[in-house]
Amino acid sequence: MRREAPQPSDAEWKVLHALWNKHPATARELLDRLSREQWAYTTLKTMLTRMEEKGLVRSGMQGNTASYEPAVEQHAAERDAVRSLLRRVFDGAAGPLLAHRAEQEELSDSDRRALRKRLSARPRKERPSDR
Amino acid sequence: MRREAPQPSDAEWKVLHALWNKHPATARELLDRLSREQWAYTTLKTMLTRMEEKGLVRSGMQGNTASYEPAVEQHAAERDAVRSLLRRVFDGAAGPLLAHRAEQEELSDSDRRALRKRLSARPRKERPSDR
DNA sequence: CGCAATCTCCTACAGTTGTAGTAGGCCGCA
DNA sequence: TGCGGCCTACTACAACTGTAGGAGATTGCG
Repeated sequence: MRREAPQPSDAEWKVLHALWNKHPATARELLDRLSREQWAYTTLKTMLTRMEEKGLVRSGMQGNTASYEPAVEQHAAERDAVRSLLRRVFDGAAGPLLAHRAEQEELSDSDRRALRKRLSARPRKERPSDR
Repeated sequence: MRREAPQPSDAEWKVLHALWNKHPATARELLDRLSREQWAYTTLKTMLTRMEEKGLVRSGMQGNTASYEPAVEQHAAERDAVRSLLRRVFDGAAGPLLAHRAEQEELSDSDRRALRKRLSARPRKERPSDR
């Protein structure tokens, strides 16, 4: 399975979200979608360049303008991020993390329902291709 | 309520874990506990100094040797870390994170049981002091 | 007492991240 | 055909991180 791209930084996550949302997209378009960030155009371009070097996005020239698209799948990136948190903060134990969430107020009723359902479905433990 | 200390870096989490485990502790003791990291003594000292500046640990001189103890509560630090992940990766939605975990193999049966229990107990809790 | 082992404090340095400016190329319109 | 705009490429720079070496103070041991 593909070597995972390095963890995106904070700002990179924002760009990725904007890209996953709709792609391909030009830097200008992304800048709009990310207008709340108040980034200079060149700031975004710099990030896109670095992200491409890291393998987080891909780009192609359309005339004299580059258009970008994500090079990592959202679900996979999220999974990696959660794993990495788990490792660094909880030393890999999933239980505590869930407890943290479950004990907070952030869960909606539907979240609860969905989760409950998932928990009952005995998970076929398989992810041999991982790591 | 207290201004939260900044997010610990990767290496800082390791130090914190070692400290939470047992404290106060000297740099030398910590170095032992963290022997798997293969850090030079001064490396650890540098980190401890920076961590103290950031308010992650506190220190006091014991003769000519500093002894350290955590300045942040473990549970709170974990909570902040999870929140921060939630914000950056899932834009604050708790559901997806839980789903990620629940769909993976990392949960033990007891984790599942515990979680299920928590879910049923509608938590009407309060955390008014939180931001 | 004198030395080796320890400590602390300060300095260094490369890589990453956030942020952005400048220079020079291209393109459509007056 | 020249100009205003927009685009790309390159450069800059400070803060934070990971890592560690050197100088000088201390101290227990022989």
